[in-house]
Amino acid sequence: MRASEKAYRALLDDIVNGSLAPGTALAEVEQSARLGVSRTPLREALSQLRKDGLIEQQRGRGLTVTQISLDDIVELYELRQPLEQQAAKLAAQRGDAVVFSQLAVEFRNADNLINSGESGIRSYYALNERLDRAIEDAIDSAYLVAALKSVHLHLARIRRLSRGDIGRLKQAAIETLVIIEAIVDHNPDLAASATQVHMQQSLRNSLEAARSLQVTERVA
Amino acid sequence: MRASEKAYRALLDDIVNGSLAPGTALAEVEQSARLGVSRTPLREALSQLRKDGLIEQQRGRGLTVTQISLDDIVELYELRQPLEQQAAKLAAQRGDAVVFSQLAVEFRNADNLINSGESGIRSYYALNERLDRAIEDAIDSAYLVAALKSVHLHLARIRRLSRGDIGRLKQAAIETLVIIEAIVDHNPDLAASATQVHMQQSLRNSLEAARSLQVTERVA
DNA sequence: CTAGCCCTCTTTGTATACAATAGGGATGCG
DNA sequence: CGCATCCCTATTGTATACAAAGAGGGCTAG
Repeated sequence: MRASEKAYRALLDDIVNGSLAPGTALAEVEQSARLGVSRTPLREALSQLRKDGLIEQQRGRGLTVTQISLDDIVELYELRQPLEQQAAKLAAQRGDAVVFSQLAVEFRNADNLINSGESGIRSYYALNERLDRAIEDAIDSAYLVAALKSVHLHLARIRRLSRGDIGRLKQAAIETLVIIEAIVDHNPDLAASATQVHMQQSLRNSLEAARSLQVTERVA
Repeated sequence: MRASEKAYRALLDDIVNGSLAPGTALAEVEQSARLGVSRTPLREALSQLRKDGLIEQQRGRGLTVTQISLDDIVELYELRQPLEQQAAKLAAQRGDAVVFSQLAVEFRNADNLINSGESGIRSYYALNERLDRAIEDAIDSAYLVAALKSVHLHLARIRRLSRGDIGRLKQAAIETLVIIEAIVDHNPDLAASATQVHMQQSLRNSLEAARSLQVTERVA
C-alpha cells in the first residue's frame, strides 16, 4: 500500500474512533514520525482529510481535528435527511427484491443480535453496513453515493456518542425494517416516508446522546 | 498565494472551462512545467481534484480529466434535485425577505439582461451566482452548503454545453423567480415544488443540449 | 510468423533538504 | 506599567533527488 494511503487510513480511523479527539492539533513532523511515513505522503493524507471535513485549519494552532457541536449534528442531518430519502426512493425503484428480502429477514432477527452482547452488536453494525452497500449498489448513482459516503463518515463519529443504547438500537432496527420492506415492494413513496421517520428519530436520539455526554464530561 | 493553491485553481479553471478536455491525461512533470510550480504542490492540487471527482486514475493512462456522459448528467441530477430542494426549503424558512426581494427584482429584469448580448448574459450568470450565495447564506448549514458547492462545480462543466440557448435562459429565469418569491413568502413547500419543476426542466434541457452536441461532434 | 518474456525508459511515489512564514517571547519605548 | 515591535524559533510550504513500479518495445523461441 502507498504510504500516503496508509497514513490517510490510519488518521481516518484514529479520528473516527476518537483516539484523536476533536480539537487535537496535528503537527506534521509528530504525525509522520508516529505513523512511520515521511512528511510528503503525510501531507497528502492531511489534505484529503481536510477535504473530508475531518480536520481544519485552526488559526494559530495549525491543523486540528474538527469539533462536533450539537449544531453540527443538526446541520449534518439537514444534509443526511434528503440524501437518505432520495437513496431510499431510488433503491425502491431499482433495487433487487431478492437482495432486500434477505436483508429484511436479517433485520427481523436484529433483536436477538442486539441482545447477544458486544459481539452481537458488532454483527448488527455490520448488518447495517451491508444494507448501506446494498442501497448504494441499487441506486447506481455515483454522485449520490459519494455524498452519502461522506455523510456516513461524519455520522460514524457521532454514533460513538450513543454507543450501547440498546433500546435505541432496537427501535432503529424496526424503523429500518420498514424502509427495507418498502424497497422490496418497490414503493418509493413509502420508502421515502419511512426514511423521514427514521431520520427524525435518529436525529433526536443523537442530540439527546450528545447532550447527556456533554453533561457527563462537564461533571468529570 | 501558495503554489499548490495556484495550481489547483488553474487546473480547476482549465477543466471547468474545457481547455483541458475530458479524457486528457495529466502527466505530473508536464503540468508542473506548464503551471510553473514544482511537482510537490502540483500533486497536492491533483489529489484535491481527484477528491472533487474532476480527474480520475485511468488504468494505464495515469490521471485523466473525467468524462461527462449523458448518464453522468442524469446521476448528477439525482443528487442535485434533493439538495436544491432542501436548500430552497431551508432558505424559505430562514432567509431574509429583504435580500431575496431584491434578488426577485433583478430576476424580473432578467429578460432584458439576456437580450443584451454577451455582456448581459455574463451579468445574468453573475446574478445566478449571487442567488446561490444568498441561499447558502440563508440555510447556514455547512454540510449542505459543501455538498451543493460540489454539485455546482460539476454543473458548471455541463452548463458549457448549453451555452447560448437564449430561450432556455429566459425560461430558467422565470422558474427561478418562482422559487425566490416562495422564499420571500417564507413558503417552504412552494419553494420545494418550484425547485422540483426547475430541476426537471434543467435536466431535460441539459440532456438535449448534450445530445445535440454529441451529434455535432460526430459530424465534425 | 506469432506469442511471451525481459529489459529499458518513463512516470509516479517517497524522502529529505531548503525556504519562507507565522508565533511567541523578550526588550525597549511611551 | 503597558503596549508595541523586533528577533528567534518552530512549523509549514516547496523543490529536488532518489526509489520503485509499470508500460512499451524488442528480442527470442516455439
